[in-house]
Amino acid sequence: MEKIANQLITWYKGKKRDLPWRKNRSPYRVWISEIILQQTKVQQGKRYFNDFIQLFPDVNQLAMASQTEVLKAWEGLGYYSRARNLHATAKHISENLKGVFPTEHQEILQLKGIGKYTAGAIMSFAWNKPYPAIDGNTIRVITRLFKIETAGHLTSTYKHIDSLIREMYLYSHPKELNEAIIELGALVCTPTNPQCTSCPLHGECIARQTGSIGQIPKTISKRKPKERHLHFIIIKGINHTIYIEQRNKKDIWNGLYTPYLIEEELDEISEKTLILNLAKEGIKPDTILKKENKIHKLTHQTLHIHIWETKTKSEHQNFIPMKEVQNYPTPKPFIDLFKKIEN
DNA sequence: AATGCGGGGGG
DNA sequence: CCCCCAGCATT
Repeated sequence: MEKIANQLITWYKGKKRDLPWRKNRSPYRVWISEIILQQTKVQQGKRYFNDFIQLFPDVNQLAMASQTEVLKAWEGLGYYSRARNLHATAKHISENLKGVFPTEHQEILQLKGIGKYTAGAIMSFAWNKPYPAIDGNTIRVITRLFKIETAGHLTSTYKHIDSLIREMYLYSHPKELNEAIIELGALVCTPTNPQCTSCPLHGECIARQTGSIGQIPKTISKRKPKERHLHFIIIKGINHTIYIEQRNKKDIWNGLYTPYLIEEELDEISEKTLILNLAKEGIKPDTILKKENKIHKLTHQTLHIHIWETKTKSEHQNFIPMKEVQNYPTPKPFIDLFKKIEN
């Protein structure tokens, strides 16, 4: 264990990347970066981190922002509950904790949007406290190193990894060790084509010695995505306005804004159906034109998106000035469309 | 323990 | 096309 820890740390000091969130390890910066990086690659996360910190430099400024502003900063990044929870936690800290980020592991774990991984990351990265930060990288590195053949997502595997890492804290700083393991997983011990020849743990890795790198960690197969058919109607109202609605169900894109939506089981929808639906909102459309079809793939869903366009003289509270549409956070398929509408 | 939640990049 | 990523909340 001592040898492994030493080799990891030495490697890390020489090869670690110069990433923006590593410059100043304040709890706020660690927190924001870790939430952004959940299920997100570093390359993509960088842009969002810098913009986000610029927009909301500290927890109080984040707390004072509106949910729409926070979601706008998150637009295009996905998993929007991360942004909603981030905002809720900022408000909680600002209003109930005098703006001071909690220091106890148990307190941190109770904050919305923070689970075991992120709590461990904050404890170790910000304060060098001995709590493992077990993410996909850590699971991959440790299961290969010790040839752990149980599936990576199991609780028993998690506990096994946790205890092995805690042993290494006897010989290293938790902050550096946690960072080193994750960095190794990202740069060397990658899911496919790991660079074993340049790995600092080349001599210790049991999976490599037994030629089983490819089978570890064990993963589970996933189900095929559900097909959905979404018909969106861009409705332009009087005085350069446009209809938008906020998604508020337990479904994808919760909190974001889209054009008027009708969901059907079928790929095709009749103009009559469109008119009948609009009538329910008291909207009487002019001619409805078909604009564009596209497929948008999510992990668990394949979305068949149909975009229509129409005008109306009817009034409705959901009409906003076209010039303001750029202020509203919208799902990826509509980002470009919203940008064009202002012109 | 299983499921749902986005979007992107690489092989 | 398939993989899976610095995971979490809910059930």
